[in-house]
Amino acid sequence: MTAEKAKGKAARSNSNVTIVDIARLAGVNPSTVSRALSGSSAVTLQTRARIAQIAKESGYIANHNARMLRSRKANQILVIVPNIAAFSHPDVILGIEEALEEYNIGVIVGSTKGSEAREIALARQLVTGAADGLILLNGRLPDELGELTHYSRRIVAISRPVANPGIAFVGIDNEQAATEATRYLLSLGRKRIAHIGGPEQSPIFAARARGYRTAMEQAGLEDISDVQHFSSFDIAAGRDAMRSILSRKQLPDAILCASDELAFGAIQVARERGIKVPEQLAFIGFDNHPVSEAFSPALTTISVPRRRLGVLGAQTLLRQIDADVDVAEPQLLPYEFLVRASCGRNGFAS
Amino acid sequence: MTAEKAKGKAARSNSNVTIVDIARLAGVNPSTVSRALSGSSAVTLQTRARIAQIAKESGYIANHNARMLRSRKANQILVIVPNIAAFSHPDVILGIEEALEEYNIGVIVGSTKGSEAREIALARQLVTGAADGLILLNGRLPDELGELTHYSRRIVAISRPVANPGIAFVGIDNEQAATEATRYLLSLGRKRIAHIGGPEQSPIFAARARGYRTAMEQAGLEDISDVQHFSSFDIAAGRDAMRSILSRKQLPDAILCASDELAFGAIQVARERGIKVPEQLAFIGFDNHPVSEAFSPALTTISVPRRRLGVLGAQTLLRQIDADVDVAEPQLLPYEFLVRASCGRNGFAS
DNA sequence: TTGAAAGCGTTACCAC
DNA sequence: GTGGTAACGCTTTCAA
Repeated sequence: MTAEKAKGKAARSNSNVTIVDIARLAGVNPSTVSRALSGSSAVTLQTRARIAQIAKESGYIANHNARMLRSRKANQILVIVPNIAAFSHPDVILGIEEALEEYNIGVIVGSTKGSEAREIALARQLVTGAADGLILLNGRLPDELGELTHYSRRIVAISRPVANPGIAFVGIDNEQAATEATRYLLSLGRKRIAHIGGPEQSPIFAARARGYRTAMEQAGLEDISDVQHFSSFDIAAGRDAMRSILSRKQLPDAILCASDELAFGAIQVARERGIKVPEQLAFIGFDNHPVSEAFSPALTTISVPRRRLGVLGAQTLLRQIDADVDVAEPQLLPYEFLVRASCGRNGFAS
Repeated sequence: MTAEKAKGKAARSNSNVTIVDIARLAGVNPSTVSRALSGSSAVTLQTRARIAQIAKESGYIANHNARMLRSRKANQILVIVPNIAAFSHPDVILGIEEALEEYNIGVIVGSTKGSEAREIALARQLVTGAADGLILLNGRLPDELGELTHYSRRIVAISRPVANPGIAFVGIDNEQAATEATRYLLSLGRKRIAHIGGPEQSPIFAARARGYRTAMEQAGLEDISDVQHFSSFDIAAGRDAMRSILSRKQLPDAILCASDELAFGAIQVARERGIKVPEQLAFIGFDNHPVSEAFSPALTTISVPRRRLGVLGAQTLLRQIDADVDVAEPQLLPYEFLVRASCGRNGFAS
């Protein structure tokens, strides 16, 4: 009987020594062990030390699942990204991890890859209690959660806002940034400025396009402007966009790209066709891709404080959960405009 | 009393409707509901349908934690990456997710960022039962797990092997790839070939350096070869390496870089100094970075089947867990050598 | 085919 | 301060 039980115990997969074992070893009640291990001041310092000692020696590791079940919190938050392979998200995630580390809250990452099924599966993690909160980098609240309004405080959107009201948001002012970049091109004397945009359903790319248009209109140049929207914003889309632009009668003398990757692809094609960058055609990108400085020509771009967005987003989430309040106002962090070689020098037009 | 209880229930955070509620609604026992929901054929098709219906209507969602606690499996595997911001890991993760999706196994990702504490915290997820298995992309078995040999079947290393014996491995033959790349440069008539290596403690970079040396020695060119090892393998390290190379009396006529990023940095500096790439100096990178094709000049490189590595790694892990066997032999997938402009054309020396 | 009951390992509540 | 006990929501025997 005893042998069988021992065998059964050994055969079980995970951490074998439980709080009950510790209790037996220490000659106290399991609840005391629980309290001691969680550092409750209701337990003598002495007993606490003794129990900690025993726990350590016996290699005790708390069972996450049991703890989660009983205490109704997972100590984990879930980050939903559209595509983990996009270079920009990992930096944000790093920031999130950084902010949550000190609270001993783990971060789990799930990418939707555009699949709605996957989105729902991930969203359930919040509902089932596998995660205490949700950080959305995909600009979309999973339908599953749209109705469960009492979850709104457990959700924060970073970079891309979601349409639903009441969801906290942390990002940058994309419209303003695009306006500033366009104005910079204008200040260099460029007049025929095109815009290669990203997917226009995306609020982020819509804002960048808006910013561009604003600057052009204010300069009285709305006629020459040219906005393109692609279903993607990667290098291949940049190549396509450039080919399309090159097929027209009159070329632009500058292009504001909605992402650095779009710019990479566009510049590649332009150079292949013998166009001099930046002399004939200036470029500005968006996002400060790691390669943008090493690229030839080094790419002028807007640097988004991704890491800091992650930190602030995580902090906002914690604040909402702990204090059970809404952070209604969108929080916008400053971006940085990085001037590099791809725009040429001042005085182009003179 | 009843009111208080109801209030308590409402106040509880997560999914409110439980298996017991469904049971009550359906007029059956909770165990029947459990069986029905898991599709057990021991339940009448009729009852099963009815229960499914009720569950759906009431918005029932199974509590992950309770299920995990009882059934002793998490239906989740953990992927440990050194740095989620490195471009290469996400592709592998995508492959892993892809392979596990059909089994309804979730993927959680944790990055160690070189911190041992973080590594241990992540490793515990396996021990506490929060994860059923571990996929290591960091080339290192957390110390925590080194002694727990009975966990070895729940661990698979991808890309970078771990030193510990008995851990399954999936990767490519880096040594062979480096040899092939070097031979290609030799075939173009290049003779003074340098190597910019990554951190030499890393088996992956050590293998690439070895492959380079082998090719050089076999060509009788060991004297002119030049291996450098940096603590990193990013763009900044590439710049540093190139500056160091440029400070010497005699320049190489080709450089094999241990990563595309190293190549990006090195090429940038070389071009800034007026060196013609590839005419004077040819380059080969490693990993087929997304930007490598758009880079100027387009970078010759070795393409690693990252996604497929992820798929195979995940499948291997499942096989080990389900069949409880070891997959002892390292599994090597074929890489692809992509010739682009950065090496120039055949006949350089003639 | 279904019901009853016993746990999984932990924490929370109520006594003492 | 500590012990006892119930409960978290589910799965899984064992009976019926």
